[in-house]
Amino acid sequence: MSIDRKRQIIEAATKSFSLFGYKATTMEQIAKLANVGKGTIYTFFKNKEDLLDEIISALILEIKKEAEQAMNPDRPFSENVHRALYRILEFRQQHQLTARLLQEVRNIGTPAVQEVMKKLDWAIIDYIREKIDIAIKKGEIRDCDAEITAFLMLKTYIALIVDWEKDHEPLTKEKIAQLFELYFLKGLSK
Amino acid sequence: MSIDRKRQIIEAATKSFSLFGYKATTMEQIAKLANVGKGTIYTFFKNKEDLLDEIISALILEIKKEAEQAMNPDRPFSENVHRALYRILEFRQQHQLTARLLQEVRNIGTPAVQEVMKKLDWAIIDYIREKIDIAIKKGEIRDCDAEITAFLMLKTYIALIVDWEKDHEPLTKEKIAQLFELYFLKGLSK
DNA sequence: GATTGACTAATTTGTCCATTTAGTCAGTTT
DNA sequence: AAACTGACTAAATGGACAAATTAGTCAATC
Repeated sequence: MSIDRKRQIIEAATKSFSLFGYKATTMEQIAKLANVGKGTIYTFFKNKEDLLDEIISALILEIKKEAEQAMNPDRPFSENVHRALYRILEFRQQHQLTARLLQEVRNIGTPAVQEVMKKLDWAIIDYIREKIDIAIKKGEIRDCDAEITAFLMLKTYIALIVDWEKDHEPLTKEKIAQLFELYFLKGLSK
Repeated sequence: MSIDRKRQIIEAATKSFSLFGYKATTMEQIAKLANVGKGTIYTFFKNKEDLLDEIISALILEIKKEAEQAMNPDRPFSENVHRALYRILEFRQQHQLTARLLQEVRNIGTPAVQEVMKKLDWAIIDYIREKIDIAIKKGEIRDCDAEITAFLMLKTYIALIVDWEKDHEPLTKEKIAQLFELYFLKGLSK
């Protein structure tokens, strides 16, 4: 019974955060939506921030699953890392909750949301880092600092997908894959 | 005489913007510092934003000069582009005015300042783009979209110098040069 | 003709007070 | 007694209004 209530609360909170954002969602609203008393929320979660944190932790697992699905063990590292990163960032922008929270960080800068989105970014970096470590072990790519590489790969993708569009025509998925291949794998040297 | 007054105003404004930021600087303050009447400022500049814009335009020239000095025509492209970008970002962070304005964008997000810092970034990208175009013509590097490459190079440097430090030990200048060489020039492929 | 600073309209800041809200806890339900 | 609740409180937020500040103008002055 109590497990179910926790799920009800998480679902209600996710829905409300997705629709109105973190700041504009009140604990009473969540309680009403979840058909529980406000106090009940606090038996499962330390506070509002903790509730958001648990939701994001679950989302991180979901994102990893998405990325895993996008990859194909028969294809080379370069292709898989592109597919994984592209799928992750696509998910991040299309998923209602993350899209809303990204917007909230841009427009209001709610500290709790900023923190949790940073956690999400580092989870992505850590996930890519694992893939890079495997590729290095398998001899698919040069030896390099896997964490910095993963960090730069994410930054590069965000730059190409999000930042470039602010001043230019968006780049196609193929173009991005091609650019990524050129800079990260082949290098500019002749 | 009037040329001199314009210089006085620019110097006063630069000093005040550097010390207090754009928003916290009043036109009256600038006039007092420059020993002119407030109205005189408006004979040289359309408005406060235009005054900041002229200062940044001059700064862009200064930054290009800095970059030019950091480079050595006898050395290869890879080394020069690193030297140029490193010097530019070092300048951007150490120069009183740019450091203050970058802080103002982060903390307050003053629109006029945001705009002008974006202009600065694109001037840097355009400068690097020219260097890349030359390197391509000379056959020093592969053919590639020079603008996107310059854009990604700046993003990469900012990521390594500014963003990485937020969660990790800062990277040394040598390490950054080495990472840049690895990712942009050599590529990860074996 | 160049320069000025008092002036104005508009924005920003400060100060209330009313409302809202996160989190608690005494009491109710199961 | 264990789980649950919603009235309650202290703190934060928001709105309304006045006071202060400021960007930009322009008639008077140099």
